[in-house]
Amino acid sequence: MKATHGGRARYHHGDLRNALIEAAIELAALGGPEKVVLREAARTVGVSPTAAYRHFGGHGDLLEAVKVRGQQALADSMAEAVAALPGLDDPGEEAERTAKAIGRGYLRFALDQPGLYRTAFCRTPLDEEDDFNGLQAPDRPEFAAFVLLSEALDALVAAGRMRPENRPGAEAAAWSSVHGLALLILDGPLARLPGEERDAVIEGTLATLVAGLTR
Amino acid sequence: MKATHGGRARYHHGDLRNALIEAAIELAALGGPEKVVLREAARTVGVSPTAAYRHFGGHGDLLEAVKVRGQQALADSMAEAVAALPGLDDPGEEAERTAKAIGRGYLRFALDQPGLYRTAFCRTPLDEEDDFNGLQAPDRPEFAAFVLLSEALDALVAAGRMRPENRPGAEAAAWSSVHGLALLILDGPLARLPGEERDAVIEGTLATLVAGLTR
DNA sequence: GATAAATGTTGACGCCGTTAACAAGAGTGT
DNA sequence: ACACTCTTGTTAACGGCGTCAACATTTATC
Repeated sequence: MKATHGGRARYHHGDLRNALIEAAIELAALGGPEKVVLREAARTVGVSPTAAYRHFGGHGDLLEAVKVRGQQALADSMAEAVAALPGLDDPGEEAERTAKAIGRGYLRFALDQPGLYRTAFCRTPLDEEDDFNGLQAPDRPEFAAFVLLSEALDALVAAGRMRPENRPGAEAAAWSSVHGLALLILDGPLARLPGEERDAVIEGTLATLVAGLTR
Repeated sequence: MKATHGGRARYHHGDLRNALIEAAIELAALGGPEKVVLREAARTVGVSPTAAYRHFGGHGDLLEAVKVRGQQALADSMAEAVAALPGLDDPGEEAERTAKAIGRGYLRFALDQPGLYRTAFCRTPLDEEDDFNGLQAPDRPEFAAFVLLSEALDALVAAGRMRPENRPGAEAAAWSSVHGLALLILDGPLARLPGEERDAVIEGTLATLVAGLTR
């Protein structure tokens, strides 16, 4: 007799798994991955801690679920930034602006939702498992971000702005730049930059990156 | 009567603070910041958990100390990579190679000592304090890395390889690239790259970065 | 409607960080 | 040499965490 729905209390929650994930997401959004505590999520939902074990292997699984959601939200932010872009006549110019827009969408999410962003890239027990059994993690849709980025880089090549021989590994270079910048701003030595300078640094980094890609 | 020194047991340890830090560093090296647990460090040293509170405000302080050591070790790795470089006649070429060497030294440390590297950039209670009182963290020698990088970039300008108007913010762009790459390889989507491809990605990213800086 | 499966609950365990109260050495002045 | 004090250890205890085992309740199935 804990959760209520339509005014009626009920023993079975009905959608406890998602409710716990929602609660955990809220925690992650507020304080990052280390604030995702199973008991607190259960408390929020109004359920006993052990109830979570009917839906998750344990704390690690719950965190993993939040992580995936964070990755999805990140990809959404990037897609949104691209979608908001006007079409251009010059395909080269359009490809470059698209690439930068992706970077901005990425950074916007990281800075707007630092807790979720950190969680999206946090180390998870699952990661280490994969290390041991040598598996790939191929079918994760969570890194849709990666696909978006790849397309943008392909467009750069197609538009003749990027030399095909520089194409391999370009995702890594691009992602590294924005990811590193985001973390340096969130947790690192760039943490206490005034907003104005911060924007300048972001634009500068994106400019350097695109210049390097289109070398 | 716990610690012994020269075969003689003694009540007072003599250098407990450092001993705890050493133990904590070992933990961090093995499993990253979340493995730094005060009680375990005390256990290793052979002392009661609460003894640590004579030397640290608490767990956060201990972690902070490990973090600083990690940052110093990182800077050392970079400096070492630079020192190992042969002098060249062409100052432009030398400046570029120095920049890349710094990047390689950075990445080498990150990949050789993932636990310490993560700890060097982990979020610490101290960070949030700073957020609140708006203080800068100016006099930290830990980011000697930053100084090294700045000098390398200045050299690029001095040698005429980098346009002065691109100099501001260049540290951010450079650091972001290598930092992001390190984390993507350690925890992110580049985690399970075969060693060979990994090296290629690293070289490619450094090439893109330098190309962007010397645009 | 009985029986099984799914989904909750309570209680307990060990580990963590942390605090309070106490004890043992080390240092110092007479 | 001795008493006093400060420093640096100790034990005992608290609450919070993740987790497991055992039990209870609701829902699904024949």
